[in-house]
Amino acid sequence: MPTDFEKSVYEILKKIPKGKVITYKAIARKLGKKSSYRAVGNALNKNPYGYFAISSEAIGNRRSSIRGDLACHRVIKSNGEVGGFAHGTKRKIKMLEKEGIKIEEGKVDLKKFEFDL
DNA sequence: CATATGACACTAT
DNA sequence: AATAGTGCCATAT
Repeated sequence: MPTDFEKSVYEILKKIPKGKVITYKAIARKLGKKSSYRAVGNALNKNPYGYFAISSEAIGNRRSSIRGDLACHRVIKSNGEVGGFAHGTKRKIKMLEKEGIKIEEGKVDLKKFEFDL
């Protein structure tokens, strides 16, 4: 069972559009808990949705047993590095690139790809 | 209640 | 630029 904190994290994640990313720190800030960025990562790591549940558009895809539309792979570190991923960082990178997000020197240009602010 | 853990962030080297 | 140490916070045990 997801805790309230975890659910609040997932709710914010639903708002991130394809082609954009958000940082763990920004999510924490949006929750009004600017220092909980680390806990945000924990919540995502335990997320009950599969990594393939990348977006609403993926619903219907034969490979996905969609249970939601959380784009967990769109959450990266505040310094632009991709960060971790429960199903492999390599996979996370591929998914991001597939959405048009460029990763150079292992980093994403937040100026260009960060959603909101 | 006390410790340990980790998809992080910052600062100081 | 790269590394190491410190701080943080929700959960698990």
